[in-house]
Amino acid sequence: MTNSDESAIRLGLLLPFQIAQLHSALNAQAKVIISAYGDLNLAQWRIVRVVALGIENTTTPVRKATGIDKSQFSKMLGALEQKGYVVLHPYENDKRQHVIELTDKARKAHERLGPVLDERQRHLVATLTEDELAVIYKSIKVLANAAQKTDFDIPAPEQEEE
Amino acid sequence: MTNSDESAIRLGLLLPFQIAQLHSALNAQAKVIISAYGDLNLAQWRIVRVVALGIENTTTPVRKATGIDKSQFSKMLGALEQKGYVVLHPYENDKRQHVIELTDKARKAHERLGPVLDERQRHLVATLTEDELAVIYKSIKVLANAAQKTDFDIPAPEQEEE
DNA sequence: ACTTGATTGTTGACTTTTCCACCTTTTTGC
DNA sequence: GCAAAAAGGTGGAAAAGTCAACAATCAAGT
Repeated sequence: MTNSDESAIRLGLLLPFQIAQLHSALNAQAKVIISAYGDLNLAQWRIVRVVALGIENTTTPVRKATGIDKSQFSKMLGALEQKGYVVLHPYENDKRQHVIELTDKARKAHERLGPVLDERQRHLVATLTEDELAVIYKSIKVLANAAQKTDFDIPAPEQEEE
Repeated sequence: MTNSDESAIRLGLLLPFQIAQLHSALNAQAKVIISAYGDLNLAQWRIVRVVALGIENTTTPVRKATGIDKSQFSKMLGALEQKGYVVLHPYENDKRQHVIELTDKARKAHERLGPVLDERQRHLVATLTEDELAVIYKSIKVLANAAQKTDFDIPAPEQEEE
């Protein structure tokens, strides 16, 4: 961080890197908080939260809302069931899916943890203004979109197409 | 994304989540680009880059500049050495550390990949204004800092100290 | 109704990442 | 100087994530 000749370029270069760092820090923070409350990991907690908030309660929508890979989602859901956090019922409208029902255990966990995470969120955004937050949300969208492109002009040493 | 009653809260709640998603997208993008050029992964590339740019060349500073966990750093460095990208020399000032020297192979890889990643960066920030970028950088710093706090008021159910 | 193609979820192998306990070197306090 | 403490590095184990194949289900067109 000492020598900074081409600061503009360097800053540009560091954007994904800084986001990675930020993500890592946020992740670690969430992990500490969540694991202090029980035996759920991040992914499992997200599933519980989405259902507890009444956003979704069937597998595919929950999976998409949480952004978890379907393979891992299946495993996490299995773990949640085994630990007694959820009960899975058949879903009549689509028999491939399941309806996820939270148990008391899950609801209690959510009631305890929810407020703590809410406070964490408040703490996170506390020093940002609404305008800044708006910029951030917009930028995240834009960047996520720009991150889709993978075919930059590649001199292609020995690369073949798929 | 459909039902959005308490949008403000929900948005606040989703910040770490959205950052996680963005990070995931950026990561995937970088992975595709980098792996199209050779056998380096992200972490390894970052090490090479930091050294190639002349920012640092001893282990601990490089590790901190790249933000890689020390355990993984050790393994990545070992891999780099084995693949012939770096040569490790003893560091006289502190014999726990090493001096990292790049080989021609690493320098060539950096010369080829650098420009492509530069273009990627330009592509990423292309749709953002300078003001927005400034807000982003500032916010990342602020958020990363806020992410350090892990001791939120925890009612501590049946948690014991270790 | 039947068939084809697309979704969804599950599973198991595999890779990658993260965590942790240990060892060496360096630094600090006496 | 020497012992204790701190920091760096290493390697193994565990967790998380990825990938590909498969079975069940649904949607659509014939």
